[in-house]
Amino acid sequence: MIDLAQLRREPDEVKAALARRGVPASNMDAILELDIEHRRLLHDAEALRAQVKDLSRQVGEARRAKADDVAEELQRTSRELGDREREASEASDAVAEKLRAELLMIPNLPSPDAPDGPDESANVEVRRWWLGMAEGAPFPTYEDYQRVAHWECARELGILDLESGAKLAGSMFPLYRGDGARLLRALSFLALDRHRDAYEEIRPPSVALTETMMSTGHLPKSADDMYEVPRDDLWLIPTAEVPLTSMRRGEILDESALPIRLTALTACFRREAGAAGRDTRGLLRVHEFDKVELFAYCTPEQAEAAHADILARAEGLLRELGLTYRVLDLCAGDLGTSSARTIDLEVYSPGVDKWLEVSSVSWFRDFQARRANVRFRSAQGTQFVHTVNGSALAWARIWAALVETYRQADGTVRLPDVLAPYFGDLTIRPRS
RNA sequence: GGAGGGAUGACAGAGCGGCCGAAUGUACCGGUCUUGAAAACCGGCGUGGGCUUGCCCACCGUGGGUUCAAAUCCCACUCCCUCCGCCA
Repeated sequence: MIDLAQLRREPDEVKAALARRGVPASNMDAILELDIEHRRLLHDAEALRAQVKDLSRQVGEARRAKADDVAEELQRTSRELGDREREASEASDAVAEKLRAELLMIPNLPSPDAPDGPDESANVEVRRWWLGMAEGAPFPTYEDYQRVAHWECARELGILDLESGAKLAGSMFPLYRGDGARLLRALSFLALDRHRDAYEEIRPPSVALTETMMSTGHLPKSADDMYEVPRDDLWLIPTAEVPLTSMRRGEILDESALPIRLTALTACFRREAGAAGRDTRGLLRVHEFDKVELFAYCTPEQAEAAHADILARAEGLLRELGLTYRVLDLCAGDLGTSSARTIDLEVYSPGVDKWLEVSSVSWFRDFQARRANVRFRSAQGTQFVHTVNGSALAWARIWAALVETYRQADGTVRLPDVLAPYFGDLTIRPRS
């Protein structure tokens, strides 16, 4: 949620920032009007309330002084005022609710550092990396046997069974078999071990309450993109960001405890509403995938370094896996609702000849913390924390890129050495 | 799923219709004393909102209700503890 006080204080700056992501200034004006209306009504209600309280005090005094007739009279007056107060409060509450609803629909202010642009076409490619680049090797060329889509070569090897997944849960719910399932597990273990030095491992619930989804900004805006369990007021988490951000909901943290850095391996569920038909084959876009998430609560001063650390760790894993990737700085128009700045990592997958998004490293400033009400105490008083997070990494697409990149001429897959401690024999052969 | 007990400030814990935004202790911050520290003593010490910046309003798990007046009474719900049932 954006800061209403900031909108009041510097409306033009806020409008200008939000215009960069296509939010019309009229939305802000509507909010400012509601705010003025709300404060007027609130003031009326509070003045009446103060009178009722004062009269009630006098009733108590009169009763103790045995002046019952005086008390009766005071009660009558107070009862009338009470009725008016109730009306005034209801009017004020109604406006407050409208105001909050409007405010919840407003996305975060983009960071001044985020590039300009209306949509993904304007994202800025910051750099590319490939194996051997530091030693002067050119951008890799790929052999014909690497130009086979993962859904084909994986089926040959018997490590991916999309038909069975579809039978169980519908299309876009993949089922991994044998070494395919083991590879997924190896990747998660590798990542969690790499982050152990600084990030506490969390295994959160895979579902979250509506209230929890609100605090991360996924509701009300992204309701159609999530799976819902209405009977129990639960939603399947689209990312571990949801439980991690809400873990300290409503708390005031000690400044000395920051940054609090957390990592979690969870399944992630996405309905991908409206995405049908677009790059949906194989593992390109699925309803459920495993992901290791990195997350930090920090002070505003720590945020930049925390963001950089998560990005470095995500990139570090890609390099260890020897996968070609590029780094994109998302333009203002392509930022997620809650984000002020996002760096995406995309892996090049030769079999499908596409760049696949495998990580999104975001800085939310205090946008999520304001909704989730996570603060810290400092010398300057109590203030909202900043949150940052990023995937390191999302495995379905990494899995696809690995299988395609490391496919050998004979159809087997020779995995990178870094996986040896987790996978053993690094060659995936057809099951006999 | 059934029965009982509970939820109050950073923590512990009192209050159980009006003088309660809330005793007391601990922790924390400032001061006195001290070479320094500890102890002792003194003072301070929740969060948010409104405006006429001195006051007002809200918050005692959550939501409703009763009342002139609710932390306190009533109802529903959530969570925690104990016991019973069921169950990886």
